[in-house]
Order: sequence, then structure tokens, then C-alpha cells
Amino acid sequence: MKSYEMEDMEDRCGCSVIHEDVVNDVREHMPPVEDLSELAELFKVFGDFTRVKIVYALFRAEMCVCDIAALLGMTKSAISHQLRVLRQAHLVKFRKDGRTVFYSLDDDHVSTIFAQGLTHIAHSENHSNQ
Amino acid sequence: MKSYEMEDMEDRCGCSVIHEDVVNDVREHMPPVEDLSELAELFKVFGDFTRVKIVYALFRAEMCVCDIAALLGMTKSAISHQLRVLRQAHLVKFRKDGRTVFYSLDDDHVSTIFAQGLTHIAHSENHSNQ
DNA sequence: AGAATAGTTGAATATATGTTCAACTATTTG
DNA sequence: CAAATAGTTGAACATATATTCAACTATTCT
Repeated sequence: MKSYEMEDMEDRCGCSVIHEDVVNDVREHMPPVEDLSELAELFKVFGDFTRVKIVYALFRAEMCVCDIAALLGMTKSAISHQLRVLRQAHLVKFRKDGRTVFYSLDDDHVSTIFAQGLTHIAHSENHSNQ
Repeated sequence: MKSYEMEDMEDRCGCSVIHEDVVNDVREHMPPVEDLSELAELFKVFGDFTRVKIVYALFRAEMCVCDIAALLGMTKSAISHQLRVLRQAHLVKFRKDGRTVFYSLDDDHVSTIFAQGLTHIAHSENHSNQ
């Protein structure tokens, strides 16, 4: 007994025996695709070594582009490009003072996300890779 | 008055006027690079639409590879490759039953991280991009 | 006004990464 | 044992992305 949805499910997965009830239940409870897509985009922004370092620096203090570039030993251009990514994700804000641009964090949730991330790392450092 | 550290800072950034006190203070309080690197790697794992969908599915139920492939309308191979990534990040675990492999979440912090991520998205959906 | 400097930006390049494809293993079933 | 199927894996390919480089804007200072 196969429903049409069942046929659709098999379109690409190449499976014949699946747990239809489970799949349907999960499908009904999945958040909207736009939300999941935005979530992936947000984590993609955090998923870069340079940007993580920038965010951690801004946890501690407001900094200008030169400060960050000096701290990380990178060019102003590279930092500026990354700050644009963080800006577009609404994660940092800035204020101008003369020709200097000071950047700071623009989100309360970031610290929680990072803290949980570090907790995960701390807890899984004992485990071996499979 | 420039210290040697100051000279080092200027190596690549191309700046002459930086806030040395701020940079030094931030530098002293940065977490170890290994931690920040691992954190970026963790977020990189979350920074993919397919993997986010897989994680959300496993929030709801334990699922086999075919279930997930059917749910997402993707091939078993693509799902298996992504499950390997999630496995290596200690985010999912699995049990075998015959030729079926059931996957489930292997981390308590994931739900918190995702919840904070969604909160950030909800809060910044009013803002316009700059 | 002119020089110097903070910062931005677009193009180019090199690297990273997600999916596909085909081949493979392992387990079940007839 | 043979066929079928769940799942894995490596190579190939296409796309995404981080940094560099050069050119540019804007602001300060003499």
C-alpha cells in the first residue's frame, strides 16, 4: 500500500523500504524552509576562522578596522571584506569618528551561541573521530 | 613610542595609527587559537542547508538514511556524505539494525545553539541590509 | 590645496566544499 | 547460493568563498 506521497519520496532517494509514518511525522513538524535556510546562512557566517576571531575580539572591545587587522596580522582589505559579511548578517554595527570606523557586536544571542559551541567542543574532545 | 610588538602588528595591516592598548588588552583575553578554530569548524558543519535540515529532522525522530533521503528528496549518497560530516563533528550517533542504520542526535547543546540562531533571525528580520 | 591615511570595493585567483556517479560492502531473503 | 537492497566511499565536477591586489573615497592635517 503506497500513497502518492510515497511515490514522490522515492523520486530521488533510491529506496523502496522506508518508515513512511516517521517520515510523514517529521515532515509535518519541520520548520519553514526559509527559516532553516536563514539558519544555515547564519551559521555559515560563523563558520570561518577569521570571522570567529573578529567576533571574539569584539566581545572584549569596540575596535577599528586597523585594530582588528593588527590583532590578527591580516590586511585591512581582508578584514573589511569579512566585516561586510558580519554587517550583512546583522552581527556587528559601526560608528564613524573622523576617518576611523569603530565596529562592535550587534546581537545579544551571539554570546550564547558561541558559549554553547565551546561547551560542545569541550564535551566532545574526549571522543575519538569515527 | 612604539614597542616591538607594535612593529609586529604593523607587519601586514598597513596601518600606522592603531589603539595599541585596546589591541593588547583584547589579545591577552582571546581564547586559545585551537578553541577558536574548532568553534569555526563546528559552525561550518551547521552552515549548510542540507545538514541543518538533517539535524532538524533528527530533533524529531531517529531516522535511517533512506528516511532522510526520502524526506529531503535527495540521494542516499548525498545524505550519507553529510551524515559522515555530522558524525565526525560528534553531532549524530548511529545504531545498526540489520542492513539499516538509524541515526540520532548526539549532543545536548545543539538544540540550544539552533534555538539561539532562530532567535537571532527572528529579531533581525525587521532590519534592512546595509 | 595637497599629502597622508582609514576604510571600502571589484576583479582575480586559489582553495574549499556539496552533489553526482559508479563501484563497493554487508545484510537479508528467496 | 544468488538476487536485492541499505549504506558507504572515492573521484570528478561544479560552485562557493577567502584573500590579495589595485584602485578608489573620505577625512584629517599641514
